[in-house]
Amino acid sequence: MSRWEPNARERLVRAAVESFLERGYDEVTVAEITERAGLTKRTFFRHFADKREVLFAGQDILSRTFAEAIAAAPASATPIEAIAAALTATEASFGPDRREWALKVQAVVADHSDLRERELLKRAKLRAAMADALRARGVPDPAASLAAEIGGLAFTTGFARWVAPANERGFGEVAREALAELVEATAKLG
Amino acid sequence: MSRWEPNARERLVRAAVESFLERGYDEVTVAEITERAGLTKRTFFRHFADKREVLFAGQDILSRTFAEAIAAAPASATPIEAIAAALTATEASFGPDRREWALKVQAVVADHSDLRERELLKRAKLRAAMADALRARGVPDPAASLAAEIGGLAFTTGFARWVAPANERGFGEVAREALAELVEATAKLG
DNA sequence: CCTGTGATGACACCTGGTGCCATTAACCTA
DNA sequence: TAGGTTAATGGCACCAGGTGTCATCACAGG
Repeated sequence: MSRWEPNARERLVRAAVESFLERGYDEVTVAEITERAGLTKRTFFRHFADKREVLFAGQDILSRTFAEAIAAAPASATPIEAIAAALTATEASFGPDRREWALKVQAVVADHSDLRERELLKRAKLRAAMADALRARGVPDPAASLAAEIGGLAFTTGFARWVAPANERGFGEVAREALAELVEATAKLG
Repeated sequence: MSRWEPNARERLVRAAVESFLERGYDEVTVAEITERAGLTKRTFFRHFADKREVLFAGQDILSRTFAEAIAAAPASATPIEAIAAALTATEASFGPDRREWALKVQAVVADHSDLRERELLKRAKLRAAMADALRARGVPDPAASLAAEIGGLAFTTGFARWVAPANERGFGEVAREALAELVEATAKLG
């Protein structure tokens, strides 16, 4: 137990997203977020490197999940199969309970260019993690990089479909579906 | 003719890159750059949206070149062939004279995370431009997105090889080579 | 009881970035 | 030639993000 209110980080995230939804990302100052969370500006920047990061908490865990799942795939699995396994492994991070929250965060990110830029960085790190994990399996370049790009595209497409209003299916399902479509499209390029 | 020293924008870019090379990106303030260029801070931000942008001048032209070349490719060209044509079209923007300058800029960008993040944004815009141009040709998704990803990877790889110390070949050549390798690797994924 | 440790508060400070208005030289028009 | 317009710049005040530094406080362990 600690002497302060616990979960400072989580309180900051919630306070931030709620404030952003109410008044827009750059109408809200860090000082206002911390006031709402019962903390101070200095503490905010101890938990997050900058104002944008508060909207991307947990992305590192996602990258690790991907990398571990790719490493754990059977030795006989092709690069695409390893990526499919990784998409399945992230199912746990995208339960139905998280969908509403993801929608809120996505709404904030979508209408501010600084945040979209940061999102690109996170996606790039995800692709890099995939490519590294594939290379560790013995997949040579450029196949590893290429597979990681396809995996990133499948993830992005899958995520978009998962948070889409009408969707009822799980993330793993839609993401694997997107991956399959990409693999099929591969044949029509050349 | 204008009443002030001409080429303000170019002077700012040169002053910025030289300063960054000498003392590092975040040891140099915008005020110092503008002083070196004989201008003021306020003018800097009229030419560039933020401090990072000064290192990415001309990226929009590159995206347009790509889009136009893809649009101008013969109707019979496959998506990959259209992208190969676009890589060839950018040859003019990457003459031997530009290589030394590109090396300097790349050196600055490479060792600062904010700048690498901005570079990702530029690459993403390039991919988006390619995907849009392909869709305008009637290439359906996800093939258009996939081809754009491959094109982006070919561009990145080609650029890296072009600026590499030992390289003597032109950008178009190494980029098309990278593209060919990617297409070949496509077969080994599934 | 004492000391170390980790998370926070408090405060000063710098710089990136913007809004607003003044200035200046060229250009246009009468 | 005089006067108004326009485009690029200068000057300045101001805000907010981000950092360095030191103080504080509660708990753990000896």
